[in-house]
Amino acid sequence: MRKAFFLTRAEENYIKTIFHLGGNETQLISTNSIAEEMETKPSSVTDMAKRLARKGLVNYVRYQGVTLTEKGKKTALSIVRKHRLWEVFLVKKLDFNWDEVHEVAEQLEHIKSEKLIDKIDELLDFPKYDPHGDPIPTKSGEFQERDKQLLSELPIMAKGVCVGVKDTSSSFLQYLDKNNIALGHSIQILEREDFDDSIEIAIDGRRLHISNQIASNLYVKQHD
Amino acid sequence: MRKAFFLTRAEENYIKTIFHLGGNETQLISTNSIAEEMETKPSSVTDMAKRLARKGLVNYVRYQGVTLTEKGKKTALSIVRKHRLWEVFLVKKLDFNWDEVHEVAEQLEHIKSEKLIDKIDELLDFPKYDPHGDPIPTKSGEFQERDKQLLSELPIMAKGVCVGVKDTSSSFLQYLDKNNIALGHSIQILEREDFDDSIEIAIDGRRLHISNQIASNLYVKQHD
DNA sequence: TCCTAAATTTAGATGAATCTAAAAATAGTT
DNA sequence: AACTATTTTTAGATTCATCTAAATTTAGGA
Ligand SMILES: [Mn+2]
Ligand SMILES: [Mn+2]
Ligand SMILES: [Mn+2]
Ligand SMILES: [Mn+2]
Repeated sequence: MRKAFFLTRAEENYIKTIFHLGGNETQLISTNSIAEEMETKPSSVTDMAKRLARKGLVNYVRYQGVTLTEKGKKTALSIVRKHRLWEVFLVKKLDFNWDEVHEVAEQLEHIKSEKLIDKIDELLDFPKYDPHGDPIPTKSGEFQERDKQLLSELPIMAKGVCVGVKDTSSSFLQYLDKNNIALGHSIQILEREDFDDSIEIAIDGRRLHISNQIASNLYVKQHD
Repeated sequence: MRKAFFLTRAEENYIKTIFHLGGNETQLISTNSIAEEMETKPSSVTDMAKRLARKGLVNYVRYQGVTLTEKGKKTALSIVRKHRLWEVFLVKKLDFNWDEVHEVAEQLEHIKSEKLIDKIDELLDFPKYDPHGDPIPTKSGEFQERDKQLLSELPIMAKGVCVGVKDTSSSFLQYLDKNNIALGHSIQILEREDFDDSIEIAIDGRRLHISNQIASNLYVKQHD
């Protein structure tokens, strides 16, 4: 019998990063891009790429980059699932604000207990999205990106419901809080300023003027 | 300004073990006893003892052993607090049985977020004891052992309420479940067999015969 | 095709956490 | 006081995860 399969915390973090960079597709993810994303050095990434390849989690082509294997994808989805479920737990059950959950979820996602995460899922009534609007993979690994677009790309007078954020930094989320913009709110674009692409929107019966930088970090789903 | 104080998982586990072995008292705890408790080698303990001493968490006397410093005690209490609160959480909120919480709590106790554990405490309504009857230190570090004694040491005909377990192994806890013995139940000793120190008890209106091995792993608080 | 800049890997070092084997210290016993 | 068994420490090795500096490969012009 072969030794029980387990991953270190570092290995899990690499797998997750490769997944977020698109390593679940066909394209190879470069060591440099992984290093940048993880704030580490390319030489460290090379090292880890070899280790992950040896464990059968990535396909590694020297000087080219890596992609996730099927096993790697499954692993990535499981970690993403845990991360997002914990974020929901923190917000719904412990009254954390959506701008303070990420750091803690980064730790909690590495807790090894299938029963634990399934019970958390149940306690939360099997949520489909995390506090930032990102989809939560199911236990069996199904995962579907929501159909959405950036508010900045919505045509004039079109309406959409706010479904997610691209930037999840504290400062951005706090800006949204301060201006009473939250997921689920309906937004209509009233005018667009040619000079700086800032827009005037109607939200909650209020009118609000927001910069392009804000609008290009808010996801909406268009409706009529 | 000095570098932010943080402990690795291994360091936290050593501190906790030294605490459980009585290192909060005056007596020195030997490297051997720590190694045995942690299922590691004495030479590894020596190494760690030096590191912990350098960080000001233990007093280390070569060839003699270690005790916890004030800082070490505070750290130990904080870890024990987290461990026991998580155990309560798993039992009360996620329907874990009391025999399956320890392993998971061993992981959860290392999550670094003061807010998280305070919110869990609040969610549980500030419990005083964990599922095995062990006291939970307060946020400020107050900690008091409950006044209790082993069932095996209770005199004949005396009554006591079951308040804790000494052995927390799955097999022991499952034995108690099977025989419907749980914390809070009242127990009276009816007779004691001289030959093997087994005892006949009354619990819940039932009569039950239990071995000395069982009786010397159950804590009761005597009452009249 | 050749050259060069950028990306990537290799080589060698470090610290944490562990181990084994050997040396040293301690404690109990004649 | 000397011997010996036990405990403890030291020395040296290993694995993981990281780094820096140097070497190598790739890719995009000229
Ligand atoms: Mn997050
Ligand atoms: Mn999120
Ligand atoms: Mn426990
Ligand atoms: Mn316990």
